[in-house]
Amino acid sequence: MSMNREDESPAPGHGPGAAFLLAQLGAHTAQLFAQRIAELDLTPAQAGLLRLLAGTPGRSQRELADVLGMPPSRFVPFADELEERGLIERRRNPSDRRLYALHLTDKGLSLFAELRKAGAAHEQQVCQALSAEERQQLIGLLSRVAEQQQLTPGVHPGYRSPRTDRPTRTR
Amino acid sequence: MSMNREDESPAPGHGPGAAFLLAQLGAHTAQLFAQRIAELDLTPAQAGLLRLLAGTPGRSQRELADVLGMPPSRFVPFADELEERGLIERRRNPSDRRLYALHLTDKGLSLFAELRKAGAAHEQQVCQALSAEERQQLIGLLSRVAEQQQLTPGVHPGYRSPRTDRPTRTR
DNA sequence: GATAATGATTACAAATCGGAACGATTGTCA
DNA sequence: TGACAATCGTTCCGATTTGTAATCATTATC
Repeated sequence: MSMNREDESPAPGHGPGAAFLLAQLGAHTAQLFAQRIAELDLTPAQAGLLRLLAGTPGRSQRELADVLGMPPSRFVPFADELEERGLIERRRNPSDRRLYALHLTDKGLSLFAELRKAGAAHEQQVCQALSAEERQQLIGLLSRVAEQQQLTPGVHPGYRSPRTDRPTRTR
Repeated sequence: MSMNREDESPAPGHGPGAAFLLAQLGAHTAQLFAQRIAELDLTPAQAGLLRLLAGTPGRSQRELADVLGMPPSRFVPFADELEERGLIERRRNPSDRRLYALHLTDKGLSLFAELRKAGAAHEQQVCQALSAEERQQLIGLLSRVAEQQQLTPGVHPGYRSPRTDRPTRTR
């Protein structure tokens, strides 16, 4: 199914409910982030993989595809592009030659550093309206909701497919 | 199912930033809502249209497609299905016979009532972790962020990257 | 009254999706 | 040991979804 645009309805009160605001702001936030990292020639999905590898290197493709929520058949070309760009590396696992161990290259690591800067700027852009304490307050509330909803920290279920623009093999 | 993917990076601190939490919870919230209204045989986009028509009847297709963020060419079959199901109605505009005026049928209106119930239950499901005051507090913070970000109340941008963020890949 | 502009629609090509099949490797178990 | 099942990465493929462009009718412009 394709999840798209409009969402929930207002709460019993008059204004929009928290659920709607969350969906609305979530989409907006993701969109801003996508635009920002487009300057680094990265899609949110690609950024996610870099971040995963920066945190836990050496994971298998199957594992990563699982976390990212994409079928292995789609993960392959997805990783291919990043490998061609010299950002990640496929290393054979000596103990089990079936699986690859994915790692960031030096180039990938330095791009990840850029990514963190972009993330910090993004955070600030989104939270402009709030003071430092209010931002912490918001983070606290959101964290509790996220925990109660059993969301894995650092991973989120997908929005819609980004512009995974393939090198467009026109011949 | 839809696609999953990582997003933004953590804030300067250690835990996740507000931006990431917003994106994560936004996606999760939208997903829950989609599941819930699937029982009514509705997608989020369809629910959005019903809600738009309930609030402001008689809008033209072009206008609605614009708000929903889809090209007119996709809006046509989209509206077709809802019309075939007897939920909406295309009425000719006497003053300008180029455009249609879309309205909810009685059946559409009663389904919209169900939709509101689902929305209320959804709100409660999402906010389980919070007390009544905390929920209000959260709504207050989110509303301020939404306003500062100039988000149109009651409408949220689709989960799709805008045309302008295309990562101008080498050809 | 000719021409441009607009709304709804159709046509169409390109991109994307995920499932199924495949070879290579490893685990199981008798 | 030897058969057989399971797993990982990959390719293949059809089905779906996407947006752009052309089309038709109507209305605005001047």
